[in-house]
Amino acid sequence: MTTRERPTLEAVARRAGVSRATVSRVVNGSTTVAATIREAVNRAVDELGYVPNQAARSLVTQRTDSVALILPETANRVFSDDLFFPAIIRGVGMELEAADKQLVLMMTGSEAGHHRVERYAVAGHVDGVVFASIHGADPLPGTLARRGIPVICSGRPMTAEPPVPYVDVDHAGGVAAAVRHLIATGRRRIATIAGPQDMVAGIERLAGYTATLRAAGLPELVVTGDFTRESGITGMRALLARDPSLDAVFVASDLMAHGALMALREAGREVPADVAVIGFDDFEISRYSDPPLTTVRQPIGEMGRTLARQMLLLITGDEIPESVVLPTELIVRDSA
Amino acid sequence: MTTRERPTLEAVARRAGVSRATVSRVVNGSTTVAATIREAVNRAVDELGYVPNQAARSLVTQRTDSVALILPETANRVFSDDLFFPAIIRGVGMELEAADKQLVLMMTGSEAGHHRVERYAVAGHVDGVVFASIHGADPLPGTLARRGIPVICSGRPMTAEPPVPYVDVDHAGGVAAAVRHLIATGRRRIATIAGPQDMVAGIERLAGYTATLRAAGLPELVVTGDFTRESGITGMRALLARDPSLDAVFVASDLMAHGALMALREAGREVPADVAVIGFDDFEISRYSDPPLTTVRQPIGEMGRTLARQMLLLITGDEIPESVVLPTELIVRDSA
DNA sequence: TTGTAAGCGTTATCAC
DNA sequence: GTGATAACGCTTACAA
Repeated sequence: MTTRERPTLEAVARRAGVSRATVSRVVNGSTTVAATIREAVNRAVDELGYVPNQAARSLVTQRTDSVALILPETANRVFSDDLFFPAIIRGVGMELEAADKQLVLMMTGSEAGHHRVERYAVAGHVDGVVFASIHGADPLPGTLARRGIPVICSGRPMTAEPPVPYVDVDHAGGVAAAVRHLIATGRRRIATIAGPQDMVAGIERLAGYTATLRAAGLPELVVTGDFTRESGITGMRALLARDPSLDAVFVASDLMAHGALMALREAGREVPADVAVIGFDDFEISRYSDPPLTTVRQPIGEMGRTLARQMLLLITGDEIPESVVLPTELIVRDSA
Repeated sequence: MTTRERPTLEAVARRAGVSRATVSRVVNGSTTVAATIREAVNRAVDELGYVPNQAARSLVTQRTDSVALILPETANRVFSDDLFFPAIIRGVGMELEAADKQLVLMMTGSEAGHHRVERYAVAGHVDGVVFASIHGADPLPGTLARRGIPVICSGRPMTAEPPVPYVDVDHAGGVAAAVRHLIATGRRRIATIAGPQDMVAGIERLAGYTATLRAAGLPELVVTGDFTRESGITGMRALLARDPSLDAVFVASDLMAHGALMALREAGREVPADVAVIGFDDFEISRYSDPPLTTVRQPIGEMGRTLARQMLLLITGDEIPESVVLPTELIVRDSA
């Protein structure tokens, strides 16, 4: 159980009959090494099972080849029943893996968590920090950026000082497409269950709803949820109480949309005959709801991959645009 | 964007007018430092914004204070629509966080992925490795353990050489409770949709089904799925074709159970009147299926926390039992 | 092309 | 109690 003695560069060098520097060159793929020597070194490496000590390497190179992904643990969305964060993790992870970088996952939320992340990043444990979601006006991204640490956010940060690059999806465009679809299919009393108003995703989806409805001269009807199924249920009940004659509802997340579907059934309304429902996310599960959910697809995996790609550019010192916005798409199924 | 010059121990020492050794003592909470000096050092630390360099520290302490969690990326369960891995991640993450350790997430699957994990661990980048799931007779846990690296597995490994400690749930017990519940409520033609037979979870749940049914002298009817909803749909269709008179089905995962529910509705069978259905997992979503799903709850979050706890013990050199088995519990809702 | 040697920023072992 | 000083294992000028 005790850590077995591990061979060092020195040991490999002795065995191969060369200097440490030469071994280092071979291990790091330098081309300026004679073929015969390279072979001898590689043989010694294999025989000894040598693997470079990462700490020693980092100490001199100032790089760790790993990237932190920060999840706001407080968010209801995290791991409850929501596949947003898992999909982000997967996307970021795959792209980093392709670049041979490691993913360090950190959850924050508490004040203490914030400090841990800051210390961790400043201690040089990672080459950069990716924020999977920003709550309110979180100062952490800015703090780290000011410290000279590469930072990128998923979703436009609500703080501007200093500006931190971000990747986001076209919330407003997707919502507009959804609401226009409802209008085009004859709906006139279109309500919405909005997302939390301390997150850009919640804010922008509501803004898209409001703008499109105003442009069409139709009345607005808004309740707010927190992206959970439970809040979709209560939100839908509230809407029905406020306006029993509503004939459509745009729901700012698929999970809330499923809640809305349940509340509508409970109230004896047919979907889509009496009330049309459109969600936002396009999770796998929405293909299987009853009825299958019409929804705005956002490319979450692609978002994760893009986040990672931008981070890699940042690390290598390349310039990147302050924002990348990915398209959304209306997926029409049976609920609207 | 360039990394700002970071203060070192040396700088703090100069500012506080003491030696590096003393600063190190203060930073590491040694008690053998005079109060006045400690204060002076702490002031200097704050003023300079000093944070210890992790690489330098690891180099000498041989510890990294981080732990790797390995996900088998090939598994259909990972991030598809399944909340098993997210729940494990969350459990492990929270417990490690409480111990001030970091979680490094790695996905494997490909041959290359295996090598990456091995190199990474051997390079001393982490203090230990937690496997979130084992596929078939994966040699990696044993390989790492032989290298002297602390290893623990979620689910009993199918290889025994060398024995690697694990945490698992009582699959057989949970399944037995489920099947006995079906028998007690008058079901006699009880089928099963089993999980993949290259994973211990799949194997043991099937074994539990078989054993209980044999003990009761009832016939067996088995098809195999891969834990996905889609395989639950096709599995249920196959069962119905094989024995149209079946009156119950135990399904080895909630996701497959939802698929089964859909296939049953499609076939015009009422649940539970015509066919009783019991799942395994107790995901949040199963409370909301139609009808709400009777299922065997396995404490996934607790499993993640236990994995982390055992790993922490391993790292500190404590003895741990070769296995910890957590209880499962039958949750009766409306589907059976 | 290869070797020598100087760090990288800590911690830990000694004396004092 | 505090301070020198020697590791820790590697990369990288600079020499040869």
